[in-house]
Amino acid sequence: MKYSYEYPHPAVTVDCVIFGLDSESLKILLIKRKEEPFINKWALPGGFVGINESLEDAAVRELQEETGIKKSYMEQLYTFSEPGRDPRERVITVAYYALVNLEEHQINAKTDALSAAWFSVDDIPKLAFDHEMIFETALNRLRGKVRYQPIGFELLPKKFSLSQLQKLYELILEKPLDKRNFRKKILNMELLTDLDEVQEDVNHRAARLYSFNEKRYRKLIKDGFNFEI
Amino acid sequence: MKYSYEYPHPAVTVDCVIFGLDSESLKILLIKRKEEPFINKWALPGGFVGINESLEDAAVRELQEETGIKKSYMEQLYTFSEPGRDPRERVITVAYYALVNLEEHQINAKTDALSAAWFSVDDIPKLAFDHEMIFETALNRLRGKVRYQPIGFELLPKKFSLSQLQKLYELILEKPLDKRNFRKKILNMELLTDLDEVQEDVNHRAARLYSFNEKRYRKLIKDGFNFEI
DNA sequence: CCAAAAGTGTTCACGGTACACCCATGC
DNA sequence: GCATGGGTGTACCGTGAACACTTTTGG
Repeated sequence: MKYSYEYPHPAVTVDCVIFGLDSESLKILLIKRKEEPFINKWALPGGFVGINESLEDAAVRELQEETGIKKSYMEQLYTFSEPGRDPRERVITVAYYALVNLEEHQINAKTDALSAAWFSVDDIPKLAFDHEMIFETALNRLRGKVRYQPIGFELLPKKFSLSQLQKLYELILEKPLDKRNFRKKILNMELLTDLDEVQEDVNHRAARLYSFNEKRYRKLIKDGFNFEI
Repeated sequence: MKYSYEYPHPAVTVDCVIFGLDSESLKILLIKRKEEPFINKWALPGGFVGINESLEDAAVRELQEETGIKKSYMEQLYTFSEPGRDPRERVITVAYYALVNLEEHQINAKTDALSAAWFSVDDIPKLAFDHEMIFETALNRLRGKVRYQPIGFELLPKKFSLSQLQKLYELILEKPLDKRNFRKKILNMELLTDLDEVQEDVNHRAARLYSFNEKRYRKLIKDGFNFEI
C-alpha cells in the first residue's frame, strides 16, 4: 500500500468494444476472464490506466495487447461510473470503441483461442460487470455515427467492392438497401477512388474495387459537404 | 494521508459547461478561481467526485451548488485525461454540459456576482487548466446535436414564440434562417402545442406561444420520425 | 401614423425512392 | 448452360430553398 492520498481516489480503467466485420455479421471481440471477480465470464478487453498514461494511450495499448492490432479507428465512447459496478473497489471506466478490419488482421489472439473470441452482435453472451451496458452503448453509437460519418470504411479492407460496402451498412443498420440507389448515392459523393482493379478468386463475375479517398473527403467537408447514408 | 492503494490512483473530477441563452447570445457560466493553481482565472464550475457518488450525481450537485438550478438537461460530454493537465497531481476530469433557461432561473450566484458570470460563447476569456478545450468540445457537441435532437427547447422558457425558437437556432448555428421555411418545417413536425396564448408586455404585435410536446415527440420517434433542423 | 415584429404561399430544383433486367465469370 | 453475384436507368414525389408583402399592436 505505497500510494496514499488525503481523500479517497477511485481506480480508473479503460474498456474497449472492438468491432469487426465479416461476410456474415458485425462482431465484437470478447475475452474470457481468468481471475475473480467474474472468473470464466466473457468480458470486454480492458485494464487499468497507468498513472502517467492518457486514456487514449491506455486504450490503444489494450487493443494492441489483446489483438495485436496497432493502428485502427478508435474513439472515446462514454465513462461509466456507477458505484458498485465493480465489487472490489470503486472503479470508474472510460469506454472506447474501435473498428478493425477482420480480413486483413487475422487477429492473433496472443491470448489463446479459448480465451478470446469474436461474437456476433446479435448473439452476445452474459458479460462481466456492466459490460453489457457498455456494449449496447457502443452499438448504438456505431449505428448512429455510421450514417453521417464515413467511418464504416474502417471495417473493410483498403480495397473493397460496392457490394461489400452495401453489405456493411445493411448489417450495421439492420435494414436492406436498394442496390441501384445505394450505388448512385455513394458514387455521386465522389468519395471513392475507382482503382481500375477487380476481385480475384471469386467464382462469379468479379467486382470493381474502390478505396476511400480520405483527402478528398476532408476537402469536401471544408466546402460544407455532409456525408449521409 | 489516510487513503492508501497498492497502485497509484488518479483523482477524478467533473467539470460542467453550462449553456444559457438570452436575446443577444449563447452564453456559458464561468467562475473565478479563489485558489491556486490558476488563482483569479476564470474556469468551468466543477469539483471532485465523491467516492460513493456517480459522475452524474456529482455533475448535478456541482450545477446545484454553483447556480442553484436543480433540474435541467444535462449530458456527459467527454473525459479529459492528458497527464499534466493539472499541475498538482494526475487528475482525470469527466466533462458534462447542461442547458439551462436563463430567463426563468435568474441564476442566484450563491457565489457572489464577482466570482461567477455569464460570458458569450464568442467572447470567452483565457481559462484555467485545459478548460478552453473542454468548452470548445461542448460547443461543437451542442452545435452538432441541436440539429438532430430537440434539445434546444431546454434553453427556452416553457412557453415560447416561433421567433424565439428561430433566434435560438440562428445563434447556435451561427447562420440566418428563412422565417417562412423555418415555421413551415417546425409546425409540420407537429411537435409543438399551440397554447392559444400570446406574449404580454411587448410593444409590438404579440406572438403566439407554443410549448414543446415531449410526449408527442416520443411517440413520433417510435414511428421512425427523425427530428432535423 | 410610425416603428417593430408577427404572420403568411407559391414556385422551382434536387434528391430520395421504387422498381427489373442483362452481364460476366467459373465450374 | 447454369448458378452466382455484378452492374445499370428512368419516372415520380416530396422536401428544401428562394423570395416580399400585409397585419397587429403599442407608443
